[in-house]
Amino acid sequence: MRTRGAVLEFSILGLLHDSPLHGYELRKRLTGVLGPFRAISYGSLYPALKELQSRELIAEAAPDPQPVLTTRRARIVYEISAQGKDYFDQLIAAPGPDAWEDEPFAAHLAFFKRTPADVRLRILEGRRSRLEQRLATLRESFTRAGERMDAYTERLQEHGLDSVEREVRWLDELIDGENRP
Amino acid sequence: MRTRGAVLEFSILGLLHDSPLHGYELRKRLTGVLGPFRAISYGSLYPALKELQSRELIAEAAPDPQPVLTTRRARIVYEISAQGKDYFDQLIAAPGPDAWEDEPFAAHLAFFKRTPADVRLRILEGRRSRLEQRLATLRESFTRAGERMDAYTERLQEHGLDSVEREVRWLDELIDGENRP
DNA sequence: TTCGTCATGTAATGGGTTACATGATTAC
DNA sequence: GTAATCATGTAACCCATTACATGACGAA
Repeated sequence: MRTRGAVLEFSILGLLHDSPLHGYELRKRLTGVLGPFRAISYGSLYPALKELQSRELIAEAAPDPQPVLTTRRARIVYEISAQGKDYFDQLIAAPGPDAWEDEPFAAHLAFFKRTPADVRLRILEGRRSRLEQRLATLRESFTRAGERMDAYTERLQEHGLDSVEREVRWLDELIDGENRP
Repeated sequence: MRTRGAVLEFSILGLLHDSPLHGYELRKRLTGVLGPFRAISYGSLYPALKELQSRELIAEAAPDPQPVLTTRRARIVYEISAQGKDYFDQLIAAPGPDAWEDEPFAAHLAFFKRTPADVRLRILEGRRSRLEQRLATLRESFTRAGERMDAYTERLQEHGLDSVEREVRWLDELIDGENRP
């Protein structure tokens, strides 16, 4: 039980880096980071928080001294620790080899403002070549299986190709923006 | 251990409905059905075949009487059974409530040629309203969190919105094609 | 008084991947 | 002879979800 959801951990640390939060609120913010279609469940979130705490990367914040006059159920507010900050800065500066995949990429992008400029560019270009690779695969399967492909499958593949091409163009704009600020 | 990967099963049955195949070849075709980014692993495929066999929805085909002159390692060719065909026809005619999700939708589309016209339309329109729902969520999160969104996140959300809008238009074309053949 | 939302948590389950094991055949 | 591809399979693990349990508060 070494690593528990690398992307999830990364995102939690990134959000707590900004401000202390309790689980319920954290979940809403995570939805913003990971995209609205990949809302994390509490069954994932709370255990993840427990584990980060046990590794002393986050800690329970001191309970509010003057309770905001009947807060609902006792909330557990977590804040990032010094080690946690170090660890996050380390992660953000040295993206893993999977940083080009869909979800890790989205998570990295969410914290781009705090990412060193050179790393930003490396991530964007890594993502770009990942997409080029997909395009190659798609185009190949297009020509290879072109004979026995029915009309519906063909439309689907066309649309897939189109989407990836558009993402490449979108990336190019971002890369362009990095190169001349 | 009742159901083992509904989408995977559905796709296997659909492919074997066309012609008997062995696992290795099946995997390649599955990549075509589920999309090139979601290649199934053998660790999923072979157990799934075993289970379909145990439920007598597929069966090992009789070994080639005149072996094609040194076929490689003994291949196990599976063919769909009568029950298997019935089951598949049932699945294809009564799509589940998750048929609008990304992967089930792709799988259904792959076998659209053999899907009754009214069911085709229902699936396409179900998918469409699923996407509209996503658009609503996206637009809402756009306006709600608009203040504290940095430039990078904003670009990402814009691109996401754009992609979904394009898929809706693509679907509209398909629906249009269904309505006047 | 009942419903919606806030709030935290656990156990069971699901649906896959990775790594490993095995081995034949073809192309260089 | 050695690398790539064909071919099948298992065990260990991973990362998440669902369903459940618990409970308080505000609004209709």
